[in-house]
Amino acid sequence: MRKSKSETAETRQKIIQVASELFRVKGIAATGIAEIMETAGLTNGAFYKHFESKDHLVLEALKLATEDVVDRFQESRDATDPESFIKVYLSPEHQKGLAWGCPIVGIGSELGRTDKESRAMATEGIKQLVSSLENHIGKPTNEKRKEALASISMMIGALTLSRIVDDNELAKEILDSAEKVAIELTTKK
Amino acid sequence: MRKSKSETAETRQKIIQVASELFRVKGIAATGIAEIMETAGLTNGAFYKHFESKDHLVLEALKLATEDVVDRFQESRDATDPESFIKVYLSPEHQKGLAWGCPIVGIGSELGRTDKESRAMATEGIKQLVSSLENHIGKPTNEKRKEALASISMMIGALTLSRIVDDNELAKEILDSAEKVAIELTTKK
DNA sequence: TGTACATCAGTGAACGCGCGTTCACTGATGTAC
DNA sequence: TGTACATCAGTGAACGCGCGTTCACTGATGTAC
Repeated sequence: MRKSKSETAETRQKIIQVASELFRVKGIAATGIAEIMETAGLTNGAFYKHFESKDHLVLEALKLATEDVVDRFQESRDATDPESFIKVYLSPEHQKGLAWGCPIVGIGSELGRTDKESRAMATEGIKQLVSSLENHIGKPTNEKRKEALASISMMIGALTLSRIVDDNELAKEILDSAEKVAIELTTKK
Repeated sequence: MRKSKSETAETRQKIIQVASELFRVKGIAATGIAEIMETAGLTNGAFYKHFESKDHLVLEALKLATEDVVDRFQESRDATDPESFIKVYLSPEHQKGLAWGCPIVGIGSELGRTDKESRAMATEGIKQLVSSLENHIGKPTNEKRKEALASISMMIGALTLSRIVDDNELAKEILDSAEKVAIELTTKK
């Protein structure tokens, strides 16, 4: 049942893709290898032909998820202000879109407990987001960074809260408030 | 080996206390009943003399953790502005204080996946924090709520990020930026 | 280009382990007289 | 107040289960001649 090299590479990517979604939806600890492999259309034994351990997959899945989010941000790079990114990040679609959404929110508190490499990966993603947003703020340089950091904190916190709260009216209010303040913070002269 | 009523009540509280700390430090899924009971100085079998299931304990532990945080906030109720609470929430002590800290940050992404009662509990805690902060903002009423929601989102996001990031310099920058902006947002005329 | 053999992706059962939960048992506490 | 019995908090072993991981095996792919 050996597969061709390209098929093997595709399978590996498929596993990473499936894992990155399941981890974001269910959490890392709550997602088993067997479930990942079944969702990818394989049996559990094949897993170790592609990865050394679950931790190694976690790193790859996190890498993919981070790229997802950074790419999504880069799409709005042409805009003269970061308004469009803020709106997409704080949209009702992102509130519901656990599978494709920001891993810092989906995996959130588990991230601080992953191994060194995974945390380094997450840190790198955060730094990219910050400097990317920083470059879009049209203000004196010494204020830019503080406002970029505060805005990103607010966006991540608001999305986290909107997913916890069981009152959808409140969830909307949280997202709207964060959107308003984040836009003011990053676009005003 | 039967214990007196007061001893039984104490034991129950001890289990809840231990669980609320372990859940915040290690996460809910990653904390086992046996570990909780051992930390509380008991063997695992006694657990079900106090709680119907792990889920029931999760609810009680969350309730205690929420009260912790709300109480901590109430302490600064006498202040004319919410500056002191913001500073405590975004302090390096809270960054490191997983065990006694805000459960929304410690348990964060797991909270959205707990049962109905636990989410209702978390929602109630969030609402209390918001309205408490709201009442401290000295501004026209129609702006208060938005700014309270945005500030709390920012504080939660900043603390979450500061715990993920493996670069302590960056962690400090995030906390400082959020502190500055949150104070401006809630205290300026 | 065709044949013979080595490689290895995938299968599916099994491994040890720790999980949440149950259970028979113990013995001090609480209750009834 | 003292005695006899029921209650039940706590013990520690065991339950079934699903976890991450390993393994013997299969058979198509890749490689060497």
